[in-house]
Amino acid sequence: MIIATWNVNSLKARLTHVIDWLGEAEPDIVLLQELKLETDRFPAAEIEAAGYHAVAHGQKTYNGVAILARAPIRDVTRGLPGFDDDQARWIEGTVALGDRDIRVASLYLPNGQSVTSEKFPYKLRFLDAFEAHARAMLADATRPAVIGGDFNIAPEAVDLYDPKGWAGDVLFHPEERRRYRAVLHQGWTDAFRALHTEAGRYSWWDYRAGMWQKDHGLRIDHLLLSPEAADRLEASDIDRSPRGREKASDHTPVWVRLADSMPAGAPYGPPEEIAEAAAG
DNA sequence: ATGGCGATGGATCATCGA
Repeated sequence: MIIATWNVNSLKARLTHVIDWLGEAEPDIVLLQELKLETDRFPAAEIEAAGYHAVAHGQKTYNGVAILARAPIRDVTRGLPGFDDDQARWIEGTVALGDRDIRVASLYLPNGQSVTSEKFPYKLRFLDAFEAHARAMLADATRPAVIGGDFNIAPEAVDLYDPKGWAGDVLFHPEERRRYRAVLHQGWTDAFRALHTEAGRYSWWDYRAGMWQKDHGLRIDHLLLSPEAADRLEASDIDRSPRGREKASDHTPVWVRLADSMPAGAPYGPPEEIAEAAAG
C-alpha cells in the first residue's frame, strides 16, 4: 500500500492537481496539509468521485489537515491530543491495511516564522506535545502507525540547499532539530531517509527568487514509520512532477510503499525464538 | 539582496507562508 503526504497550499486552488495526482500515483492513503478552508467547505463529493473516503479538520484561511483513503477511516481524532490549540494542525484515524489496521496521522507543524517571533516558542511547545503524543502512539503495539506531514523542519544539512545560510534560522534551528531527533529516537523511522542517503532531495521550493528553477529547496515534509510499519518498508520517494505544473503548490508529494503483509520468514520475535527458527 | 511569489479575505492592500 502507498501512503503519501502533501501540503497543497489551498485545497480549493489545488483540487485539480490533487485529483490528477490521485489518478496517476494511485495512493491508498493521502495525508493533506494547508487546506485553507473550513471543514464544511471540504470538497467531499469530488474526492469521493475520485474513489476516496475523506476526513478533514479545517478552518478558514489558514492551516487545515485531512486524510484521504480508499478504505473507510475510523476512530478519527481532530487536534493534537494533550495540546490546546485553535489552529487545525492534526488529524488521525484508522484504516484497514492488508492483514491488519494501520493508524495514520496528518500533521501541519507550525512554521515558527522567525526565531524572535512569538510563533517560534509556539512551534517548540507544539513539538513538545507532539513528542509526547508520538510516544503514546508507539505504546499502542497492536497496529503499525504512520505520521506524515509538513514538519517545517529540515532534519540535517543534506536536506537544505544552503545549510550555512539557514543555520540558526527557523526550519533548521537546533531546538527544533533536537526535538525532531528525539521523536526518531523513540523508534520512528524517516521513511525517505531510510532508503536514500543522497543530499539535495527536497520537498519544498519557495515560490520566490526562482528557487524551483535553481533547485534550491528544503526537505521538510516527512513520513515517520512506527517499527511495525518500518518492517514493511518497501520503497519511498519524492514525486517532483506536481511542483513543475502551472499554479503548483510550493510543496510536492512524498510517498512510502509498505508491504500489505509481514514479509514471510522475517526473523520477528524474541531472540530465543529467532535462534530456534535459525536452528531449524 | 529581508526582496522575490502566491493564496486568502475582503479589498483595491495587508497578512501569512517557509
